[in-house]
Amino acid sequence: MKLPSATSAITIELTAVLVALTADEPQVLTLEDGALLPSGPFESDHPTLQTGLRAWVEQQTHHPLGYVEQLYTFADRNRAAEGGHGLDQRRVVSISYLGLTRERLSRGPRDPEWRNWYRYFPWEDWRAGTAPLVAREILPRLRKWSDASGDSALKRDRRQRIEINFGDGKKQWNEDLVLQRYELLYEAGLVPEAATGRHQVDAPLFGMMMRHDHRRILATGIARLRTKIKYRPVVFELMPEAFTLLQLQRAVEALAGRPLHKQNFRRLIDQQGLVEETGAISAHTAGRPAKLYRFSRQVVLERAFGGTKLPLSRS
Amino acid sequence: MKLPSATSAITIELTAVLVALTADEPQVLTLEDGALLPSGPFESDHPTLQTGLRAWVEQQTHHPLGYVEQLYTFADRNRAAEGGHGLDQRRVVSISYLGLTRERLSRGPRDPEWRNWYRYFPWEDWRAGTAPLVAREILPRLRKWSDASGDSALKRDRRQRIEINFGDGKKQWNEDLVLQRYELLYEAGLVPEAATGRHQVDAPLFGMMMRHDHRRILATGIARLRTKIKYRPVVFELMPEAFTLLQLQRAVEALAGRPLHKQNFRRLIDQQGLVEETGAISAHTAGRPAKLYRFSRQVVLERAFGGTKLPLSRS
DNA sequence: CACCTATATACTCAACTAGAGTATTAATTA
DNA sequence: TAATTAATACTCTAGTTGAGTATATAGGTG
Repeated sequence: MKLPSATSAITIELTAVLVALTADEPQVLTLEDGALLPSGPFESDHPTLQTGLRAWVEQQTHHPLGYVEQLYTFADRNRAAEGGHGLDQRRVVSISYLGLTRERLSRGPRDPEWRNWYRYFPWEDWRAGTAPLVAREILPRLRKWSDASGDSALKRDRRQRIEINFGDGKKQWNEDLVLQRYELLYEAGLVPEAATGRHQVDAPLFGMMMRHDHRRILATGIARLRTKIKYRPVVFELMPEAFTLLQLQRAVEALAGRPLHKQNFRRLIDQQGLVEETGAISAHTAGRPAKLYRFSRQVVLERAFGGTKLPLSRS
Repeated sequence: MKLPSATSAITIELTAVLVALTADEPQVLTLEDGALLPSGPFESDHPTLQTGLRAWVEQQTHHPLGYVEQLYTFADRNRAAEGGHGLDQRRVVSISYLGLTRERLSRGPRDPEWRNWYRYFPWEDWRAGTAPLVAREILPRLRKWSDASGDSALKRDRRQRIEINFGDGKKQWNEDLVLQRYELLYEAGLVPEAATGRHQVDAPLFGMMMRHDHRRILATGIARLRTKIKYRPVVFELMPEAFTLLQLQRAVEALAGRPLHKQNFRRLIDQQGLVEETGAISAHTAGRPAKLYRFSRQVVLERAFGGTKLPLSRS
């Protein structure tokens, strides 16, 4: 180990939000009992940041990386520094990435472990209708928080943010605001920024915590993916080679956290010509067997518009 | 000057795409005769990257920074390194930002200088209808380039990219694809990655060049801004305190590079309740005087949906 | 076998949106 | 006064979106 030079050295850290789908559930790859996202230093012998990230996620998790997209870069003093090295002058610049893959780690329950992302953000899952957590637990506390602010301008501002983010009143729920909702809950004191020890990772009511700011990075990744599926056909990065249209719908629903209208979803899919029949038919457990489809690559390598909008459903 | 230690040191460089509007034209702040964007190192005594950027843009350009948004981070070997220090092992991580401001530098023509961004990307201005440069100069060359590729799969792929990005055939023009178009022109050899000397900055036909990868960063900034105005009311960051609706329309047109339908633009604006009358009326040069409006801040501090979509017009 | 269940698939419908166009009004300037 | 420039008020039509109804096709169960 070498000591950093007298002038404060800068370290680059790469963090990955690695997403896969298993049994219609969105999974994210974690380390150390779900407390960390895979991350590590950028070695300067790599030609680009992405190759650095790939090399290293694969080495650490034995997991091939498919689609990769950059999320955000920050170097805030008070965010990364939490480990307790009070006098350490090293400056950390943290660059985060979103990665999609169809692979699944076939290991024991130990370290690199896939976790359902709704365990970290239980209020984000509206597939079964209004998440009861929001109405019963979150909204009352947020209202108390906004009412407790003395300044009346501040109070109105808080009320407005609550309404926009959590759909107070009869407003819509916007599934894209994952990060804003997390930040609002943090400001309101319902959710801590980071788990400080190994033992504080579980927080049943408002979701699992993570160390450092990894939970915030995860929120950023989910938000990015949810906006992306609306204009780029990225879902296919997460699907197996052949799939039924219902499977595809369940996949989009899992990511968006909302139920979709089945018939309209199908209309949309074939309007856009994103898929083609394989000829085969699904061997199913129950009900009428469905045709199998595959992603028709030549049509959509870099489709400009349209992607996969969301045919929402009220229910 | 200190030599870097034996282990290769990493430098963080911050680059800003600073945008303003003057006389209905989009302007970007440049240095050294338009060859560079303002940029400089991140000093590790700054608490965050943004404060680093602000401090330093203001010190270098005497210009206050308003709205700021991060663009992209990269550390590619072959991109930043162009200066010729062949053996220099310093690794540069470059973080770019988009900044909006209504201020205008009141100086002589010397160094920090606002330039119309369409001087760098002349093919991006479609306000007066189809840009003749595209039909007459660019498309023929791109077609020659795609036809010259031997492989037929490659040929089809190139044709498809040309069609999507530049609207070959009768397809639509998508104003958001600024970066993809620039990259396509670069691949086709119509545009160089960087100006290598002071004298190669001018390239009348396909726009002015910049040194390093600053022109690519500028493209990224324009693209981001063009997508952003569709769902967030960021135009107002660029407007004076009071303005007429036509001025507002011209501003959006300048950014998007397309003509808008006047009546529909107005319909959209007041549907969304983004502005309110000031009571005053414009002192005009010609024609019927228009009411003056201001951005109604309390309504839209963090509006979730809707922003300002673009009521396009064919003509 | 009749019947039930679960899914696939085909259509229809109404409300809303987006792009376009026409007509009218209100000021300034030649 | 006429010409000009721009603001403002409506209407129209095609397409999109969320929703609902109806029918088809499989496996399983009494």
